[in-house]
Amino acid sequence: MITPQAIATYPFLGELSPRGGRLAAAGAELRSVPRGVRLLRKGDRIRSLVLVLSGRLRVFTITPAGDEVTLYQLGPGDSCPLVLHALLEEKFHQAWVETDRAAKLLCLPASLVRTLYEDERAVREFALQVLSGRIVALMTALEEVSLNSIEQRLRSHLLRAADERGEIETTHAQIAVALGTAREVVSRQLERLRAAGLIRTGRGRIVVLRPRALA
Amino acid sequence: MITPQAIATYPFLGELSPRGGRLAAAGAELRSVPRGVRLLRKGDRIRSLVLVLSGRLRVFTITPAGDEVTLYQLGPGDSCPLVLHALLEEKFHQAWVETDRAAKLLCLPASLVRTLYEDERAVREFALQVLSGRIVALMTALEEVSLNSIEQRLRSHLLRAADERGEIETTHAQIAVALGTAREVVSRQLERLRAAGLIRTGRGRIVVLRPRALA
DNA sequence: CGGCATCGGTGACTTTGGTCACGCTCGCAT
DNA sequence: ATGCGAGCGTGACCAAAGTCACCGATGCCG
Repeated sequence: MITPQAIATYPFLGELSPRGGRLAAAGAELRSVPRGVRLLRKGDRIRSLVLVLSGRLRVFTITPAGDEVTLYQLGPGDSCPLVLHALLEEKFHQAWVETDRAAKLLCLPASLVRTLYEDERAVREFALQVLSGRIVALMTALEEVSLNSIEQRLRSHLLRAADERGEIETTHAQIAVALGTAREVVSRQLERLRAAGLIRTGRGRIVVLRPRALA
Repeated sequence: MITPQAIATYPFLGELSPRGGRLAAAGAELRSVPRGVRLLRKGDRIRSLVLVLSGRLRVFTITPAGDEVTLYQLGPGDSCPLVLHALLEEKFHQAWVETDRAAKLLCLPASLVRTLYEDERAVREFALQVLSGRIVALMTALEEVSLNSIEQRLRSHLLRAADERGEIETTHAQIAVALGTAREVVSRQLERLRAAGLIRTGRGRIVVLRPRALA
């Protein structure tokens, strides 16, 4: 089912031909997923294209040694370029994906996406924009990792992770994993930010008080 | 002029419609560029799509502080996804590009590329593959930077930079810039690799002796 | 209420890699 | 030959951040 909400988030769904629209409506599946669920593993064969209607996904890799690197996050309107890559080239998926917050997802089966990609200009446009847009995000991440100190990276992580009210439900350990560092380091840095009055901390909870100053 | 060499390197050039082929042949320009030339700067408006026939380009960003980060390299058959992004979305270019070795380039003017992109299926396919393929490369780079020690990054840099005979014409300082570190660090690491018998060093020159062991 | 797991704070130490300050040597031009 | 600049080698030092060990606080659940 293609809801108005879905079209609002992914305009290309509304630009399909009548036939394409019917196909999409018939094949699409709406899923509600709680937080912390692992949706894809490295090496999985992609079975459907995931569109994010609400919530957020985190895309990351895990090394042989068990360290994680967050590659990027996907919010409403985004789509995973890796999934597209895997779908269109029929390769295996190269990273892990899990829900960062509870999320509503619209899943389009792989075969359907391939058909639509061939026939529908709007889908091709969408694919192109997903891919080229994500490249910019990846570059930014690369720049950030290789140039910035842990403190700066933590700051931008907090800003990204905060909801509208500046609140974040997470533990120090989770942040450490996302940044690829150790919990103690995160704790110490948070303590410094707290002392500077930029955030408030609590068990499993951080509140960003002065987002501008944090940036 | 579209040479057979160009078609061999970029098959899509041979798959154009007769009309598209004529347009491309009329608009394409062949350039030979020596090593170390800066082709694009951040913020430039893209004037043409660059296809690499031989040699290699390096794509990187520079921070306000003057540090560089190498994003990726482009060899024959590759094309710059950022350029494509900028071209198709009519944005500004987000990174610097310079020749890593002397290179032969085929340049297609921006307006031509946009026309071909609309009309030619082969060009759309090419664009998609450039973008999705490069995403994988960027992810690998991100993983490498955030997980590996300088020594490991240096090792893979040497492997990538070496020609068929394992030779590299570069200075320690250049490597340092490419890896975003200091010359002294590179010198020390190279000394260790040399002591281990993996490479031979000379003024402005490094020879990879045992590529397998280096990896 | 008591037990227990999760979460977070802290001090001490190590490692990595960046910085500073030299000084040497090779190749080239005058 | 002399001088000079680019490239390289090296030791001493410093700062950031990862590691280890440990403990206290919190909250949940039987």
